[in-house]
Amino acid sequence: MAPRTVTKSLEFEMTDVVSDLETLVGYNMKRAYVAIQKDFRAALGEGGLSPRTFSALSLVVAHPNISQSDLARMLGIERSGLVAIIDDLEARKFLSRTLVPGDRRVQALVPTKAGIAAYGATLVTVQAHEDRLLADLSTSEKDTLMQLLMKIRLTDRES
Amino acid sequence: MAPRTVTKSLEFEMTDVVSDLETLVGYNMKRAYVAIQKDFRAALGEGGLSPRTFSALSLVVAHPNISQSDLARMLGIERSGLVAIIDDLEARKFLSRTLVPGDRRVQALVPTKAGIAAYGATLVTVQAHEDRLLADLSTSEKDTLMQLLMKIRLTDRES
DNA sequence: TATTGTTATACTCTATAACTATA
DNA sequence: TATAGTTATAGAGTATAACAATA
Repeated sequence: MAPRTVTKSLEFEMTDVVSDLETLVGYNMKRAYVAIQKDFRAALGEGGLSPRTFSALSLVVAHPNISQSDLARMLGIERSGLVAIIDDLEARKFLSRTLVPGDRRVQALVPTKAGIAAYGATLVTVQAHEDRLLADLSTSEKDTLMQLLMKIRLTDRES
Repeated sequence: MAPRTVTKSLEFEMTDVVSDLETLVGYNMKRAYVAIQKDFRAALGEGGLSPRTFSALSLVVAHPNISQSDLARMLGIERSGLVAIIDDLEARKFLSRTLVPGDRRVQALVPTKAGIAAYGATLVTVQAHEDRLLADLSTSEKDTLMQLLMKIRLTDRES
């Protein structure tokens, strides 16, 4: 058995540079994703919006009257999975399901004033969380990261 | 309601540049992570190792005789969550739980010859999947991405 | 026939708490 | 008291399949 170190920083060195995993984008992406997600939840606190619920609210505010089917497509999830998210936002009175004249299958998602206000405030909190978490990255590093993540994300379309 | 486009590429433009979400690292990280994970599973196929099982095997091969507690620490998950992963790898005969003389609480994880061979072959497949998925990124872009992901990942330590 | 929203259901990943056997 | 491995359990997040209402 390898001896375990005592201090945080030494333990860090021991447990981190450790195998081929370190050279794989997927593994590092997962660890970084988990770190951001965890910090997001901590920043928004108990009772705050989850990342996916925040994302849905963002799109409803940007696209009032969007349908659930279109929203699910934008988020890259199934229609069925969106129901609980919209239930949550409706329970918070951040949006309402509204009947659309002309097609009675659709229920347009309309953000409330409270929803728009809550979204604005939450966005500020989220941006602060990202600024804090990414403080070690320069502005140009952040730009590069975004650009590369988008490039990878787009490959998912070609399936 | 916004009119829906017909072709894939037009739909793409419509559903993608859409809100503040595009400016958030967390959202883009999630989408990129999902894309990589999906491609990883497709590359390894039905019955192939899952990303987390592959990660565990990688560390066991790199650190023969590691304990489950130390492995869980390295992977950033709980001991209890590792049990099913090790059960899976043991069922595949890729490793064995071995009693350690001197401390009968510990069961050292020892990779089998088959496990080492399977790991080597799988690593090649995984690297091919990443090369394919990241073909649009230059070598220096890939290096930058890895470096930035590691920087973000490290912030998770300070909790 | 196709689409929208919905429900039922299941699977993966993860965490917390409690247990046992050791130390 | 503390640690290693384990079990039970629950909670996210996601997907598939089927359904009713509507087009």
